[in-house]
Amino acid sequence: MPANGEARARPASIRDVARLASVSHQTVSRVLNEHPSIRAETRQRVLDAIRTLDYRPNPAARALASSRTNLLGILSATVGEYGTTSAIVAIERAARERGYSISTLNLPDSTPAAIGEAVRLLQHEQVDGIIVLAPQVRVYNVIGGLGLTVPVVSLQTSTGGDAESVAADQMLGARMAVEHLIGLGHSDVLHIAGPQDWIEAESRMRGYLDAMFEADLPALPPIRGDWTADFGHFAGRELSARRDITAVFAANDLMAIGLMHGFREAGARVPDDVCVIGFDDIPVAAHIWPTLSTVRVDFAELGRRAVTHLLAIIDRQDAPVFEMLRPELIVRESTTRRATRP
Amino acid sequence: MPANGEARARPASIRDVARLASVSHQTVSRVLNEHPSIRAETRQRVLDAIRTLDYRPNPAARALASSRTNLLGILSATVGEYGTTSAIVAIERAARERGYSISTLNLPDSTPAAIGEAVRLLQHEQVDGIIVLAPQVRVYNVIGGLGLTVPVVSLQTSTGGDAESVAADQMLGARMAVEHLIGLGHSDVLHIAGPQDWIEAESRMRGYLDAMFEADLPALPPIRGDWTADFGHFAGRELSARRDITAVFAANDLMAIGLMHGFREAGARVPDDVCVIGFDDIPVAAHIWPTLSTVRVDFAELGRRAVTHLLAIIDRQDAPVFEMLRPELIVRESTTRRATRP
DNA sequence: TTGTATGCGTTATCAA
DNA sequence: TTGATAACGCATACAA
Repeated sequence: MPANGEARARPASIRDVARLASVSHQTVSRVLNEHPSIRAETRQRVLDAIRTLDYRPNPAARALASSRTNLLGILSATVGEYGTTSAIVAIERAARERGYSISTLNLPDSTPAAIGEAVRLLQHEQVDGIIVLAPQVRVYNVIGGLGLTVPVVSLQTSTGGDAESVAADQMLGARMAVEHLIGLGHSDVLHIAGPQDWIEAESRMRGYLDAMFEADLPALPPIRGDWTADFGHFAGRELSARRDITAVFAANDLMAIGLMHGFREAGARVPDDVCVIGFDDIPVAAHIWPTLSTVRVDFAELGRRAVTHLLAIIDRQDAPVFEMLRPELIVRESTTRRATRP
Repeated sequence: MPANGEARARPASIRDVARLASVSHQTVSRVLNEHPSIRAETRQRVLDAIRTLDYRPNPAARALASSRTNLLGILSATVGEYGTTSAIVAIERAARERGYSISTLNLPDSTPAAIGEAVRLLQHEQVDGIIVLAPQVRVYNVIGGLGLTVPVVSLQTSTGGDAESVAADQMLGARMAVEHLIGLGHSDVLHIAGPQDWIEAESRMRGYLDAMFEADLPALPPIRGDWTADFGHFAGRELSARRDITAVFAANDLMAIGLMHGFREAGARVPDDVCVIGFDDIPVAAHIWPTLSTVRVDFAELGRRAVTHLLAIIDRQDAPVFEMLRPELIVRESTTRRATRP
């Protein structure tokens, strides 16, 4: 402890390394940045010096000189949602594995002013790229109108179209859910949708409409919810009076769970009187009663893809083209067979 | 658009501001850093120039010169847990409001090596301070043994003792839960605990033990779980055979929900045969069936306090002394009165 | 293959 | 109260 106590007064700089390796600091810089023309032996000497000094380049100095920060920004809304959280964790890990840090910024609200300010902040931090997890149409509109120079990749924008996004085929997922209900003999299927302006809400609703249309069944006007279990609860109580419905596809599990609560309170039995299917497969879905049939999307994989895509753009390589992630239907007892109509 | 199109080629620097205000860049720096000795009129001129140029100091340059980054690191484990997520969102907002950015780092595992490496990474990013949300004893042991120079504040360490932590009184919360059961006439209360090494698990278990002791009731040996609903499910099936238990206090809601699932499968009715109470008040708790009595902790407030505390340390001011946050008991139908023993 | 000189945008030190 | 001038640690020409 008394020995080399001075060594940790100030972290080693590139010049310390250079001195120890008997080269110029420039050569050290070359080794650091994997410059091709450097003699193997020199390189090794430098590497040894780096190791003995436990040298790590100062990111601030590097950023200042190169105007690259190795920093990725995450612009998010609605953290706390199961999918978003899973994606963020995965993004962080994937980024760190590739030598990037993460700066998170959660939108206080989705007004254009707040969105603009958020992007400005991230840009001001000189992030090398931004991953957007704020699946509202207006967010993308605002960002698109900002004329940004930093690369932006988004999760879950409109299915297809935009090249700079990775997505799961939520429309397909919704279709799978509704077709499952139809296959069980249901013809009167209602949809509790997510709020307007939400891309995922639109995709899932679209899937519902398509499935009904193709089965030649009348699509009921969807009810707009707000993703919360509280809304589902409210809707369930209201809907229990309507005897024309035998099944409901809720746009997410929370609303589905609230819905079942509302039905229960009103005396409607699930799944005997009405079947419910959700979306997301949140961790409790398998354990509540009635257990909840739902659609699972691998948000973590989506996050990893976003990182891969973004780094490719940053490094000006060809970004890999990902197919849309395929959701998985999870069938549990909340949906049961029913006699088809006469 | 053609006018001053060149202005956005490169962000304005401190020298641009100086030129426009007809002062030296040094004077601008003084204004920026609220140096006392500066003439009001000069100051105003500089401020105007800053505004017209939309100047923002370059954080990398600032960090390089001052070795302060205005960056806070969040070292976390178990993101995805409801409490952790709430806290992180609140921390981020509070930090941004005070001009700090957030760098998140989620531990891949809690081996000493991983913890050390994580702290090293954060330190290397030159964070001005670290907030730790990884409530395992060993994490704090490792960090404590690292001899860090950066200020560290942690959420939920051992109740009391450590000055550099903010905490909720989870022991009290657990007591409230168990005392509620006892007050309902239960004398055979089992505890499903969290995993060993988890501070929160210990606090909640301690609360259980204390409550039972003070009520002069025999404490049953707690069962160690892993926080997951799956474990609760497993435990419920096993326990349903034991007819000596009339109530269970689960260390978190997920295990409680899984537990009810297991009981249900085994034919034990909740709350008629056995009462269940949880901890956390996750969003679905109010909507599942049977609804879940539980204990609510304001993790967001805890996060805000951590930021306040950490910034005080960084600025070398007196850190405010927070009392432990008081949890709130949420009573729902999963717990009901029971005839007291003869 | 290696080294020298210069600049990145700030803060800090010293004079005036 | 202000202004030169020198760091801060690195990358990037350019030269050798």
